[in-house]
Amino acid sequence: MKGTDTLSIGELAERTGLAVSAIRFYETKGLVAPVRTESGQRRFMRADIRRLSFVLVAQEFGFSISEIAAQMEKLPDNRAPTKADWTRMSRDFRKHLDAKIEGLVALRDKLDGCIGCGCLSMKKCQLYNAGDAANRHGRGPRYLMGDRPDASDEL
Amino acid sequence: MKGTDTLSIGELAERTGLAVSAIRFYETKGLVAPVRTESGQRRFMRADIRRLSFVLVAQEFGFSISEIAAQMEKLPDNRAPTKADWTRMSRDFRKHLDAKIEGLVALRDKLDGCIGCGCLSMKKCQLYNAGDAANRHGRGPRYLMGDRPDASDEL
DNA sequence: TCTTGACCTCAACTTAACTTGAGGAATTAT
DNA sequence: ATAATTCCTCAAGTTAAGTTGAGGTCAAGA
Repeated sequence: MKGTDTLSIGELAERTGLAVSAIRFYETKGLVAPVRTESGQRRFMRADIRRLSFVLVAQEFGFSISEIAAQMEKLPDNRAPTKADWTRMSRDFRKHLDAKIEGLVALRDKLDGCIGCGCLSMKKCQLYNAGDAANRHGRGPRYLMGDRPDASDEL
Repeated sequence: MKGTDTLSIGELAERTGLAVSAIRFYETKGLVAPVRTESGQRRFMRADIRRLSFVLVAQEFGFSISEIAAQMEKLPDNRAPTKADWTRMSRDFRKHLDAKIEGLVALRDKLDGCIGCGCLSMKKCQLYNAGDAANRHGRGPRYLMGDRPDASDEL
């Protein structure tokens, strides 16, 4: 459908750089919710380009799809998000980014001060204590210290 | 073997907070290389606590196991790493950390300036252009734009 | 009109990073 | 000495995030 205000999945793929299969997959995860034509083809809003761009950026930051989905629930479902919608949502998201970045910077600095320190008493080594269960989330050994799959805490 | 200078896998697990199974798995990936007793049990050096702590921290930064393995190859294999070994290696690693952090900060700032901008012309939206194939590595759609599995570039 | 390219669904495969379990041997504790 | 732990290997299961392919429908250009 060239020249319409809606996009076919192929057009959306081209605009975002995503594979068509990835977009379908994202739909199953609730990241986009296209309408269907009579014949069952997906029609996307132009705003979905932005939604998917956001997904890509958030992934770059290491957020999982379910975390991103949780974040995006703050955008309206039925109408195209307005500038105000995006602003409110991104203000909230920015907190998570800041926290993530701060965590990484702190970790880098600990690494800096500690990794070359040669201390063999691991008791008080900052690096040794940096990888606490509290910090660790999203990567590393999955079922660590009672951190079981059902511990559902989105973001 | 309590009171020896080597550690059993269980002791190492306790010291690092890792599951025993995870340590065995890491061995298959070359992250640790324990020796064996006559009867076949693994014996770890105390320095392996540090190696594994490093692994945990690096994972926290979003590095994959093979990337970490590549990085750790700069440590000596047979003797326990000295302070100098760790320093040299971590100096090198720090470059990657800095790059990663800078990338995230830049992305956050773009997000900041862009996500609420309301521009519908995606052509020149910074956010839209931020998720380029160049930036994207490690997460997101895997086989994107010729970024095929055989493109072996460690770290 | 007809055919070629875009779409559709659904099931199965892939990779990373581990975990779980079965079946058995070696240590440690009582 | 015997029971309870810990350890071993190897195969198979798990989750996330997609990809691939088969079999079939729909639409847009020559």
